[in-house]
Amino acid sequence: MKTLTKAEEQIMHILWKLKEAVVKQVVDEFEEPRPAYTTVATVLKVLEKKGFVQSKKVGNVNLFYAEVSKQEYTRVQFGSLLKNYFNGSFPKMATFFAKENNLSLEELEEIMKITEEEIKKEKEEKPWKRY
Amino acid sequence: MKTLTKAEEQIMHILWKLKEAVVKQVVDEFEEPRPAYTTVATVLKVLEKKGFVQSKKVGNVNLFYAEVSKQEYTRVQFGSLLKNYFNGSFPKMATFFAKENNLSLEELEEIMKITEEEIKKEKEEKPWKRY
DNA sequence: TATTAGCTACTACAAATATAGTAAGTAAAA
DNA sequence: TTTTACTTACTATATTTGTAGTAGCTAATA
Repeated sequence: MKTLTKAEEQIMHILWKLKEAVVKQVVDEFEEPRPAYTTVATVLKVLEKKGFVQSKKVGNVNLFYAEVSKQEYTRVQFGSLLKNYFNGSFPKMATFFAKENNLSLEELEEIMKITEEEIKKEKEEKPWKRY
Repeated sequence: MKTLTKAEEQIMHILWKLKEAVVKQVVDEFEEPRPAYTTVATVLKVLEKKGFVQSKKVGNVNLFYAEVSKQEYTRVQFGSLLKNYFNGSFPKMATFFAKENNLSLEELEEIMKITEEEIKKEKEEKPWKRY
């Protein structure tokens, strides 16, 4: 999968959030100063060519929606960060996080408890899946 | 801090690994097909202008070394991934990792034990620091 | 010492990215 | 029904990125 440029990524985040949107809606999600309508339209076109979004004509407008899910793209990003900066080791990443935030072992365990909760929660929602 | 482009990042990884290097050494770290010597030299110049590397003249050659540490840059990258893809929540990230790798809770705990080991190891090396 | 190998500085240029304008169509509002 | 508001398709342009050539210097070597 190709990777997103800055401008493209911003727009993908908006699309992921809105699920589907016409150009104007995307523009409106930007903070001032907003990019020009046509700028957004152009980037969406590019994203479509790259296969990151799809569009369908609804009346006379194009409705855009993400073709590559946030999940999928997260996987790529996460994977390359893990590989390039932590030797592919999650423990190294967790350690880094702990150091960054100046966490004690106890605090880290606390964080892990929260993680377990998250997983259990997911489990209740999708009990068929193995986490 | 500005962010690195692909080509720049590759070279930074090499510099971080070598600690310091002349252009040729950097070129030699590449797999075939290697980029041209001058390509690497140019990118190093750009990196210098951007403040990511420094160089000192040794004899008639320029010796380059990273000005921004891998640590520092990792912080930026990690931070933005966490923020943009996991709502700034490390537990969410850990959960994602667990799901990605189809880990059970027990396996995740195993990972966390390894993490604790990592931290203890660091602690022995730098006992004055609080993790 | 004439040649060769390696280095730096400077320049060049194609491709990708970021940004937006214009023309022309549709549809709603005044 | 004229005007206004949107929309799309196409085109344009500045900037950044990726890649490398050339000229000229220095040092090793034949």
